[in-house]
Amino acid sequence: MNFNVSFKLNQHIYLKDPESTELGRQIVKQGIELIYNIGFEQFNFKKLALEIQTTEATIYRYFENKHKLLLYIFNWYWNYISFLLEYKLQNVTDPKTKLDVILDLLTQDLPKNEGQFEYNKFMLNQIVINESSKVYLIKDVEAFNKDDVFRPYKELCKKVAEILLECNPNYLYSKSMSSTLIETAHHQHFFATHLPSLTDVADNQSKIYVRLFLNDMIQSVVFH
Amino acid sequence: MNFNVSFKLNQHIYLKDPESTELGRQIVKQGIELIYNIGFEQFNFKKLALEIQTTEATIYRYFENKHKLLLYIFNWYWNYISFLLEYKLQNVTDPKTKLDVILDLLTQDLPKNEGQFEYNKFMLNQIVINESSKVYLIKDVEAFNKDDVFRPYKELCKKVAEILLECNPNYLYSKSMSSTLIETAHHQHFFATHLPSLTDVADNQSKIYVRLFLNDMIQSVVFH
DNA sequence: TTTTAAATAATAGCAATACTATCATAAATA
DNA sequence: TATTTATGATAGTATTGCTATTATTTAAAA
Repeated sequence: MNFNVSFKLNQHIYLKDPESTELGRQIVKQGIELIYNIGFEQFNFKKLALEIQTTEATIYRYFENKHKLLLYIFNWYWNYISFLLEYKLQNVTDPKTKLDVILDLLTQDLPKNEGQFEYNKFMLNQIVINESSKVYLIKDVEAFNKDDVFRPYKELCKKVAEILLECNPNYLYSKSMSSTLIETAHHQHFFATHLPSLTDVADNQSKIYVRLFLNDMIQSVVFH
Repeated sequence: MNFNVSFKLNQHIYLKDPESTELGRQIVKQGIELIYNIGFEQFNFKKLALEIQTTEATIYRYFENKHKLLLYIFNWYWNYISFLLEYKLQNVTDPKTKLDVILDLLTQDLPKNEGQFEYNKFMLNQIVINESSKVYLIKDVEAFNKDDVFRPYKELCKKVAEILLECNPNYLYSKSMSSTLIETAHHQHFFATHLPSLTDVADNQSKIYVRLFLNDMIQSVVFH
C-alpha cells in the first residue's frame, strides 16, 4: 500500500509554502533526515543549508525558525496518520476492530517508503517520538494554539475519542484517554528502547510489547 | 506538614555540590524561579547570575551547563516526591488506599512552603510538568543513563509499580502503568490547562479532573 | 521575444548564547 | 602567618539565530 499524499497545512506555520517548490520539499525532506540524525537541539538551518546545498537565508524564507519547521513536520505527520486511519477504517464497522486498527497504527511500523521523494516514514515516526514535546510543551503554547497550529493532532484525538465512545457510550474520559493513548504509545516506546526499567518489556520487543500494554489498558478502561 | 529536606544527588550531575554552600543553594533556588518565569529555552546562566548577583563563571563552577541544572532540579523533585510518598504511606496497609495516596500526590498541590529558604514547590511542580521531557527525551539519553542520573525517577516508578502489584499480583504491566501514570498526570494537567480540547475537563477544574480520570483508569486496569 | 518580476545565491554582519581562561581578591583552614 | 579554596571581575572565542544587501538566475507576463 502506498500513496503520494500531500497536505495543505496551516499558513501560520510557514512563510512560503514548502509544498509549492522543489526546494521547499527538499527543506522538509532533508530537514527530517537531519533532525533524525543529530537531534533537534543540534539541528539548525545552517547545517540544513549545507546539506541541501542552499543558503541559510533561503531556508529562512520558508520558515521563521527551526521550531516552526518542526511544527510543520508534526502537522504533516499527524495528517498522514489521520489519513491512514480513515483509509484503514473504510470497511470496518465493529468498534472493537476499530480499536485494533488504531493500536496497530500507533504502535507498529508505518508502510514502507517507495519513492525517493517521499518523506522517510521511519525517521518521521522517530522524530515524533523523540521530539514531540518540544512542539507543544512551550511557554507560549496558548499564543500558538490561537492560530490553530495543533489542529491535525487534535483532529486525530477527536477521531480516536469518537471510536472509544462507540465502544462504550458511557465512558466519561474519551478525549483524555485518546490523548493518553497517543502520548503513551510514544513514551512507552521510548522507554522500552532506552530506559527499559521503566517498563516490563523483555528482550527488545518494544513494538509488540507496547501494543500489548496499550491493548490491555484500553480494553480494561473501555469495557470494564 | 513541613520538613527541611535535603538530598545528596548523583555526583555526575554537578561539578561542585550546590548543597555544600549558600551560593550553591541560591543557584538552585533562584534557578527554579527563573526557569519557571521565563521557560527553560529562554533561561541561561548569564540571566541567573544577574539575578543572584554573581557571575556566569561562578555558576559554571557548579554545573557544566543549564541542562545539568535542570536534571539536578528534577532529581531533587523526584526524591522529594518519593520522600513524601514514604511518609504518607507509613501507616497505610490497604493497597487501595495506597493507590489513593499516590494519585493525590501526583495530581494535587504539594504542601505549601514555610521557610523562605525552601525551593518553591509550586514552581518546581510546574517546571516538571512543562520541561520534563527536555531532561530525558534527548539524543544521548543512554550515555546519561549509564551514569544513573535518572535514578530518583526510576525509584519512584518502582515504588508505585510495587503497589500496583500489591493490588493485583497478576497484573503484567506494573512498571509501564507506573510510568504511564506519572507521565499522564503531567500531560493531562498540561492539556487540561492549555489545550483543553484534548481532554474532557470542564470549567478549569484541572486538578480534580485529572485525579478523577487517573482514578478511573487505574481502577479499571488493575482491578478489572 | 523582450521586459519584468520573483526566487535564490553569495556574502556580510550583528547581537546573543554557551562556554573557557586568567588573574585578583577575599575568606577559611592549617 | 602561610596557604589553599572560593568567588569576583574581566575578557575572549566559537557558534547560533537571524537580518540585510546585492547579484544572479529563472520564470512569467507583456
